[in-house]
Amino acid sequence: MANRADALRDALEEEIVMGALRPGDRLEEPALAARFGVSRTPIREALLQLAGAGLIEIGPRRGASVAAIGPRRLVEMFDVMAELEAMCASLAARRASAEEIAAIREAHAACGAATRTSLDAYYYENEVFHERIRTASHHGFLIEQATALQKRLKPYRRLQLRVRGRMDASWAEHARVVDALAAGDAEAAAAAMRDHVVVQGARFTDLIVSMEAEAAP
Amino acid sequence: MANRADALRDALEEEIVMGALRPGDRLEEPALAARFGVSRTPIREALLQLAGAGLIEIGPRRGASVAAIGPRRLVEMFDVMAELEAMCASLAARRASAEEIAAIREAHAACGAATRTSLDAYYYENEVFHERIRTASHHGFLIEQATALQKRLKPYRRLQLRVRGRMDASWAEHARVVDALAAGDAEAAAAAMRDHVVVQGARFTDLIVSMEAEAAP
DNA sequence: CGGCACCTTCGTGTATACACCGATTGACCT
DNA sequence: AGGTCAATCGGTGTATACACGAAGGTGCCG
Repeated sequence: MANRADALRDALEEEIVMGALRPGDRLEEPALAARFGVSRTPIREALLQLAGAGLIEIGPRRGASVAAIGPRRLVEMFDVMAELEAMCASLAARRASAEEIAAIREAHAACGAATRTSLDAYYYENEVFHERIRTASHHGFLIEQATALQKRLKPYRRLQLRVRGRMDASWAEHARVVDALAAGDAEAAAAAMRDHVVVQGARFTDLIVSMEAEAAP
Repeated sequence: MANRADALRDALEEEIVMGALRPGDRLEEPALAARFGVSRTPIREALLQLAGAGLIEIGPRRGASVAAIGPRRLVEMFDVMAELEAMCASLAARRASAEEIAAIREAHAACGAATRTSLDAYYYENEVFHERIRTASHHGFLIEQATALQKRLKPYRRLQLRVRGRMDASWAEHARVVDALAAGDAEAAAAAMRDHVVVQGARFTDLIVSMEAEAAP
């Protein structure tokens, strides 16, 4: 739609997703307008779009602030994400072409290499891995929904990886998904992906601790 | 957020969902502003929110129009809806209280009565039935997502019921869901709900025909 | 008579101005 | 001195004004 409003939306989205703007931060229209050198109007439109995507929250007469997600809600969001990604995996197991399987294998290998590099490297390669599986589902609407939800969860996924050993565990879980996809086993692929994404058991506690550690300073 | 913009959003949403505004209809800001007796500003905000919810589409320099969903995309949306509702049913099978099960049974009975009344009556009672199952899932975020998607599909669900015999078939499918819920069988509940919502086989063709019949005049 | 070009008009995109509401701060009263 | 009330200020919500671009209609030319 609007040229400027769209650009602003993308810019703000980037800042939120990448963590430059942290959950709870207030977004005041005059300040943003001055910062980007535009009037308040396109700022407001950008904010409304971000609110529609769930990245920020707008209260009546209280302005906008980056969506702050409580622990319970966060776990619920990962629940739904797990189901959507499981659906992607299930479809991909049946629909993926040989090239797509190869691309997924490649991304998996890159993840493996990244486990010996840095957390940030793994974070990035992990994104690629998941995205390729989603693409291989050949399900346009599902891809849209999963991608949208993934954006909202992006800041928190990085958090999850900080737990010691989580990166290696994550890579091992990926391996199970890859095997199931290669075997064309939709059920197994879905189950492996669901288990990989969902936050339960010990990982629930880990997440809570990470969130509190993040919120402290 | 905005008092007026919010009210306008609800009003327009109502008109879209209820079919007063049909897919493809253009929404011109000056016309809407005149009709509601407000300026263009809150109209624009309402439109942006509706676009965020996926109910309308906004093109660059082309204004807004009610989202026109093609057959393929529509089927995909029902696919995802089926998965979300299946998840609701699965959770409800494990979490629903005795009162909630009773409420679902009651809604099911109301649906049965409505099959002998009218299509519109069944349509309404069907909504109640599904909503109560969603509520019984006790999963806030899932409920939100499912409800949002259901709004987008509302106009087309009514379409589906027009197929001869679909109403009775739908009620029979509901019965399977209710039985599984009452038995606390999460797997069976999910499967029954998924089969109920998804559009496949003969129902795919039925939907296409209904859409073409609707688009003709 | 038909096609093309130009002009007019309408609609969107952005900026600016104004009104209302809430919050915060200072002063006054107890 | 502490609490409360009021006033001011900052920020959102709405309206209006203006500019750009697109689409459609009309007139002219082939």
